[in-house]
Amino acid sequence: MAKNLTTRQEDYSKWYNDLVVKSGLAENSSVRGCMVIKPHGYAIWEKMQAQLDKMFKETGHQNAYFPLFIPKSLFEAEEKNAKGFAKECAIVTHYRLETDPDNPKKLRVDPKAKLEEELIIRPTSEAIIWNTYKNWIQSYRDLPILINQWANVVRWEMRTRLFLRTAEFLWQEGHTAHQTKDEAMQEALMINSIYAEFAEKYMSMPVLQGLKSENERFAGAEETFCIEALMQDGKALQAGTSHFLGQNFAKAFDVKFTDKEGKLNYVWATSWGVSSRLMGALIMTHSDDKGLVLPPKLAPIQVVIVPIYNNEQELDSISKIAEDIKSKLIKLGISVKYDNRDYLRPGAKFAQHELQGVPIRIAIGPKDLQNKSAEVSRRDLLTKEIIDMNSLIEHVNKLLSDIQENLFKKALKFREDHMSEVDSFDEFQKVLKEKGGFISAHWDGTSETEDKIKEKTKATIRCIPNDPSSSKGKCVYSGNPSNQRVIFAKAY
RNA sequence: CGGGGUGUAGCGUAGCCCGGUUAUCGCGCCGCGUUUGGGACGCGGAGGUCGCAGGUUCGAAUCCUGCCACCCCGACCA
Repeated sequence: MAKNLTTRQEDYSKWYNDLVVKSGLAENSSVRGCMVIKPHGYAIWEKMQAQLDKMFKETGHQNAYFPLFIPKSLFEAEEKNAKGFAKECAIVTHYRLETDPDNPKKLRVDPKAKLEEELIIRPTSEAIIWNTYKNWIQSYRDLPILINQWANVVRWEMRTRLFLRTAEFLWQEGHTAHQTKDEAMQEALMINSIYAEFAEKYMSMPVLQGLKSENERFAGAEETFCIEALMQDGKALQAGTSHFLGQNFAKAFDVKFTDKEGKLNYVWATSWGVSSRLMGALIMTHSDDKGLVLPPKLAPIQVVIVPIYNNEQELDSISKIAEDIKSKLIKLGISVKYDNRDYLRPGAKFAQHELQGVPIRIAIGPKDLQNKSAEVSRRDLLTKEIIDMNSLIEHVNKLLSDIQENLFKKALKFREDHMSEVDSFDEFQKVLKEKGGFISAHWDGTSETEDKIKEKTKATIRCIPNDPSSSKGKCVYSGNPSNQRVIFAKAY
């Protein structure tokens, strides 16, 4: 529905929701605020996971797993972090049910089974992990610790939205410990660039990289680096964050190490994460009126072959060719489905594969049998061409990378068309209202100004780009001196 | 928690104002047959606590009261 994206927000919400459900990615669960990720959606998530996991491991990280429950006393140890998450926690208070004396068919919470100390279901794992690292770290020889975990977390949001904000979601969270401030800072920056590379090369989604303002910073962090993407409705989406935690958690959990000189120091830390929200980002970056558009690198099925036939003999001949194409493509590492379901006509299959975002469709019919050809259609442009059977494999292989690249270019152009530099608050409000997207403007660096702008326009600072070339100027709101332009937008 | 809206088959809906045969239609589903180059057609079939509980009435999807659920907009949201 790309053409209708500037219409009312609720229409876009509905379009998004319908698309997620109809394309078979996910649906709302009967459990409050929770989502069921269906096989098609999960298959995409698995591809994302596999690639990210590979990138983490290539940079020296290892996977581990920590508990779902965090005792309240640990949770509250790092004060800012605890305060930041306090309003959205699910809490376990009891450990047993019993038959309800008033209604034998029902169960009730056994009041005798109250926990002495409540358990918080992790909204993020810094607390439990730093409480563990404390026992793992004594010497500089124990550092760095570079660990990632794939997990679910729970954040009790008031309003939820498939993939973008659900009460429970899937993510990876990295938690690292370092000897020096510089090393930790480098880690946080490196991870942020891994996120950016993943977004751009695999999701074909351009992102802005930068720092968060104090208002938007992770609770408990000294600095938060982020990648920010722009959705087709002109709203920004935070796609990943990487935090330099300073020594905050080390101090809160008393994690010290002895350095080479025999001196005791607090450890420096980072944490970083991306979540199943990336699925939402993927959907809202590329999809159109006909359904999902998936970049080939993340599409569970990259090529679908559809036979068109008038009788059994024709089907047999086509199937032979299709199976041959399929095995040749699979040898190249391409995932292929031969869709020979006999209860759907070709048109219905075409529509279905378009809805599900399969990047390339090959149709083979009687004409192709005769001409030794196939009809190849690409999902991103919805164009078709007849390809000679001899060059088909090569063509398809190349087309996949073309599509991957084209999706990125298209999304990048959209972002560039929706990046506005403004120098007055009137202009700021006008652009935000009429065009949306990212707004590059001078800001005086204060929380007060950011709050005021948010109050008046609902736009927030999405990131402070690392752009040494940016000139000094005057704050678009207060008129006070500003060192550089920052990026504002309305955000999800 | 405020403002608005909606609850009728798996999905989307008509009927409700003005009470009255067996609750409408489309999609989807099942069976048989014919079909197959962009969402097929014919015939047959299955599927309903009309959100729940009371009340009014000879009679309630329809009127009244209470409750519940969901959606959207806010508040909230690293």
